[in-house]
Amino acid sequence: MPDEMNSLTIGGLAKAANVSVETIRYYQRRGLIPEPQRPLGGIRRYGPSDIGRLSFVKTSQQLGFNLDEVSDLLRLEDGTHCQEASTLAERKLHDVRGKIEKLQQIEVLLSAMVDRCCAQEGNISCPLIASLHEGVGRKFCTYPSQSGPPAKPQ
Amino acid sequence: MPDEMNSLTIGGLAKAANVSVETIRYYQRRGLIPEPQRPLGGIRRYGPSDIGRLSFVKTSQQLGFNLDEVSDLLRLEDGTHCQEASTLAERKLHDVRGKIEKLQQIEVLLSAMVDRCCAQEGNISCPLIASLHEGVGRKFCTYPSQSGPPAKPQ
DNA sequence: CTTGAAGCCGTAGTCAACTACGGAGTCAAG
DNA sequence: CTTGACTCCGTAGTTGACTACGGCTTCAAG
Repeated sequence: MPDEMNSLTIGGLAKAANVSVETIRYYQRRGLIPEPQRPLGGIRRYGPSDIGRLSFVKTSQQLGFNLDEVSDLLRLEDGTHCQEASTLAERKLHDVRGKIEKLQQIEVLLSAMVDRCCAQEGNISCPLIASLHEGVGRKFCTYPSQSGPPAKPQ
Repeated sequence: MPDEMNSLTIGGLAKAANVSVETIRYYQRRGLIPEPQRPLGGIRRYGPSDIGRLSFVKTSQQLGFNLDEVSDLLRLEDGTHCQEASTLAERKLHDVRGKIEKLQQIEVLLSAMVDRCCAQEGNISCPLIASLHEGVGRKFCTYPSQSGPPAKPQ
């Protein structure tokens, strides 16, 4: 399996990975995917591993990691420091579990609201709106269980 | 309950609702909260209902609605549009459940990697790195099980 | 009556993650 | 050898949700 492996131009890679050419270039600039050296001032060629890398990035993103965090995940790939790698992974795991927890609380609230809304069809005042008004904010404020005051978001 | 009801300046309202003054002004510009007419070219006064409105906005945001969607919700506030409100909430609920699912899948992967990493401490080659190299990217690709083409996000 | 904090206002800047643009260079087909 | 699609590159624009700035006015305390 010689050169056939790296047969894609950037456009082909873009199609294969279902992203835009500009996105690929942007990721290269950010160091998220490697820039293959181009032969004789010519055009770069990409292979299946690049598709894999791109979809790794995209999937990680869909899972709520920002590109800096994806960088971290990808830096695990250098393989030199097992200790650091697992530390990073553990931190991510912690983040992920925190996100799941929050989302599950949101899920409970949302589904309760939807249920109540559907329960009384012909009614005039909507209980979903009511809960957005009254309770939910307070309940949410109790989330940051580790820190002190809610510390206005971003 | 006459004027005492509307006794807050914008700064007081900001503190009461735990947002910044600039955020309130921004919301006013976007029509998310009403601008009280100011007496004699003077200073605007706000009341408890404004605090309520602000926390409505903030809560909705935390539930994953963007400001346009919050606008929608606010327009449904009169309570007569229970149907539409719950449709909106249901869509969000669906989103949230999707996110939870994906995060749980990555949680499994990450924790598996961390476990294997810790299992063999003194080793030279890191199994966590190994799994990142080999399988994960491909596994990740199988995630979008419900929809068709991943349809590049935003 | 002065002073200084707070309000008012419009405009501009920030941040993340792209997306678009324009002017080059390259390459395979005809 | 031309043509037209594609690539390369840097820079600038976009979107969402703010945040900051600067110059002005208002108002309550001293």
